[in-house]
Amino acid sequence: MVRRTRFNDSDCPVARSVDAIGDWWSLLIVRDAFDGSRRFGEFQRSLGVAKNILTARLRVLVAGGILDVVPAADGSSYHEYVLTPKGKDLFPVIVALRQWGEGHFFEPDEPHSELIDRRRGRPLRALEVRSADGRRLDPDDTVVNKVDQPRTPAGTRPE
Amino acid sequence: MVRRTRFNDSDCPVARSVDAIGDWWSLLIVRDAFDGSRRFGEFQRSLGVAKNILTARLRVLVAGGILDVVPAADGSSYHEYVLTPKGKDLFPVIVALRQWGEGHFFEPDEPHSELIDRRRGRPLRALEVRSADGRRLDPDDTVVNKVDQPRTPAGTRPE
DNA sequence: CAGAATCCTATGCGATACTG
DNA sequence: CAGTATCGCATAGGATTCTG
Repeated sequence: MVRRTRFNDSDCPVARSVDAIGDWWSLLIVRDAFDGSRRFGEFQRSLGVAKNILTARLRVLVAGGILDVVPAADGSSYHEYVLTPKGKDLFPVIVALRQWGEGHFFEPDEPHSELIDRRRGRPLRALEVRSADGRRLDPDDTVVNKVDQPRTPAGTRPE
Repeated sequence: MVRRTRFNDSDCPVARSVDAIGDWWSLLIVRDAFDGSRRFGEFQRSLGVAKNILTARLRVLVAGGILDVVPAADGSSYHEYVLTPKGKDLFPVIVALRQWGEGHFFEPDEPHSELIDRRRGRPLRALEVRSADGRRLDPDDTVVNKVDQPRTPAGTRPE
């Protein structure tokens, strides 16, 4: 009955995001879109995914407002797929995944595709989680307010 | 032959990250770990996932060095699952997904679980992608160097 | 409570062939 | 080249039962 594992109804934004993206293919399609891919064939060759899967994923991404379909720039009768503003807002997600991967799955000298600052040609700064007033935050410096407990009653959990 | 869709051999850090995480359940387990869950039952109730799936995912996360198994703090004979440093490095990924979800899948007044700065009790600052020298970067301000083209030959692609 | 062990079904996804 | 249409298998993952 459930089309796939669905998290949509959760009150957690992470769950809804995950649900909206759909699957890993979709995320890699978005990555490719950030990397400049626009055409069906570009995605297909880059990902090596079956064409029917790609078709389905593109459709879902478009329906989800992450990609937009525009007429091909070369005048052909085909489409191009471009990121919507909502899609572009996934930039930090992709960058975060990229940096995590760079840090943990490549040898120091192992070559890998690299996201660079176009202007200076240099790699990006590592993402930093910060408080509203600008302090760097580690995971332990944060807490999650569940929705059923709108605020911590005063004094955190009786640890 | 392929156990699941695998992206492991890619030279793209995003693909390797995605592959290492495994699936959405795993990511939500990590989210819960950041939120303070440690016990099997906590994850299970929070996620509503089948126990065999949870068992399998926990195992993979431990094998992948994202979670660690430690003896239960309450002296029982069970385990607790805690984030390794590598797991904690996923913090920006979770935060990025959270913020994307907050921005696009909730009405302005719709309640949702919220990650807050423990010290001030306030929501976090939005993640910002920055260059090495600190400039804010939009997607269009960046380029990806594929590994087969170690550097852009001088003058970007003939656009 | 924390798992392990089975069983079963829906479906993700790859492969291939067809169309315009 | 950019899809659409079919087929088929592997498996993710849900439900249930059993154990220390």
